[in-house]
Amino acid sequence: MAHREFKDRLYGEFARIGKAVASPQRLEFLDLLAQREWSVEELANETDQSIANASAHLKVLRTAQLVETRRDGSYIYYRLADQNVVRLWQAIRDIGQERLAEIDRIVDQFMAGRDDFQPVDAQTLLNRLHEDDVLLLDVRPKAEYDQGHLPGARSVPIDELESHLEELDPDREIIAYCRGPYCLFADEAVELLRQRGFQARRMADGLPDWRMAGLPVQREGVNE
Amino acid sequence: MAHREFKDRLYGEFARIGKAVASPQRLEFLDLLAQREWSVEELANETDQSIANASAHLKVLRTAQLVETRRDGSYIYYRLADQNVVRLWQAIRDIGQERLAEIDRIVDQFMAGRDDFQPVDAQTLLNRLHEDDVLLLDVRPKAEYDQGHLPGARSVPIDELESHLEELDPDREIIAYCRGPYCLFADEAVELLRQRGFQARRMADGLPDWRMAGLPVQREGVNE
DNA sequence: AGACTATTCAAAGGATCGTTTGAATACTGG
DNA sequence: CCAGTATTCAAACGATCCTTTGAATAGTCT
Repeated sequence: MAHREFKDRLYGEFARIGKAVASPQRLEFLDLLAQREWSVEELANETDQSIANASAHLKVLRTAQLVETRRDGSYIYYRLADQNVVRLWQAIRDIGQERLAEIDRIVDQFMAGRDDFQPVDAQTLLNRLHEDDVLLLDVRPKAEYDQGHLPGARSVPIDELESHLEELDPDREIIAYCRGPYCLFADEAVELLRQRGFQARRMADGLPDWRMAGLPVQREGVNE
Repeated sequence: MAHREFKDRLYGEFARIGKAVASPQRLEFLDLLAQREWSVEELANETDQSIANASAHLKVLRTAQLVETRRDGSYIYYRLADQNVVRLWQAIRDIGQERLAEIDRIVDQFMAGRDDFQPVDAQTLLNRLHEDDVLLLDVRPKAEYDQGHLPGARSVPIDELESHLEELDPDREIIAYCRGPYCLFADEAVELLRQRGFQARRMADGLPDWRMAGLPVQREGVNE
């Protein structure tokens, strides 16, 4: 085969990106980084690993150019380098969801009764946003809401949901969303809300998917 | 962090897909499998590796459910399991192209003068297909053409191009395409054609990208 | 059924990766 | 300039991955 050196070097470079997504820890980072920027320490805490180890994984992601950094005060914040990285993570997620039976089993075990939550897809939801009968709840931590959220969504982090129940209009259907299709916050929110007599469902995906679909994202009152 | 077991198992599963794309050899396989189905032996020959080794890599791809097999006679043919696998490969390719400086360098070295070939993108080409002033040349091996090609394209494998030059209309602009943006066949075709006085350019991407864009693909005279 | 052959398996080596530990670095903020 | 701290580095270990080799398997075809 001619041009072998060209191909070896070329595919070798692309494989650096493949290697970057070849670890559970790094994929979890990407999922989190799709929500907002995080410091090394925050990521280490959120994912239960040592700071040195988190730093090593981040280095791999940075070498493959999937993430970028900026310094603010004494913290270094990591963010995705590109919306294409979300595309990459979505492609992996979609293949896994569609083809890996083991993922079904895990979801059945830990997101029991998920189908009862009648997940709403983004497009359907967009159409209903103009009607005024639906209340959108962003149940992610506040820091993620602040970096961008669905238009008109209200931030009620899952931990604070119980103490804000009386502020919610019981006549409007509530749709909760969080980080993505495998984020448990929305499931927990729907479960709690239904127990207390609300009509509630979850959105199928999360904010990054909404954004990738080209739908409008709100941030500090300004539309993107 | 609660739900750690859920996340570990879930991201662990997704990482199997990541691991599958973490090797240059397997990425090259995916690029080839996006063109047509191949037997183990064909893939091993095309990529200059031993059959046992190719078989081992294919096993990884199959375990991650990126490829499927069928038997025909005494050969086992591997094919992509899903169009989503092309999406995955495209996402990796796009990130690499946009962000890895080393890839630029490799392309400059081995695809010298590429920009002179004035690559045409798919959408532009689609519009010109209806006019009759352009001749589309599929310079991939015949077997790949047979599994699907651009509407109206003529198959002239790069090895046979020289001996078919006199059959080509010198008054029509020729657009050559092959496997993808990093496939050298189209570059070689354009170079040869221009030397012989033809007006020639290459298409920027390959057939799989054309198909993924939702554009029509022809196969054995039937449109897809 | 038996010869043939494409593919897979098993074992073994060398290389690479993941994690931990403790120290070094680099920047901040006063 | 100095103290403090978030982050990175270096070394070392075990685990995993890649490749080769030779044998085993599982089908086909006569």
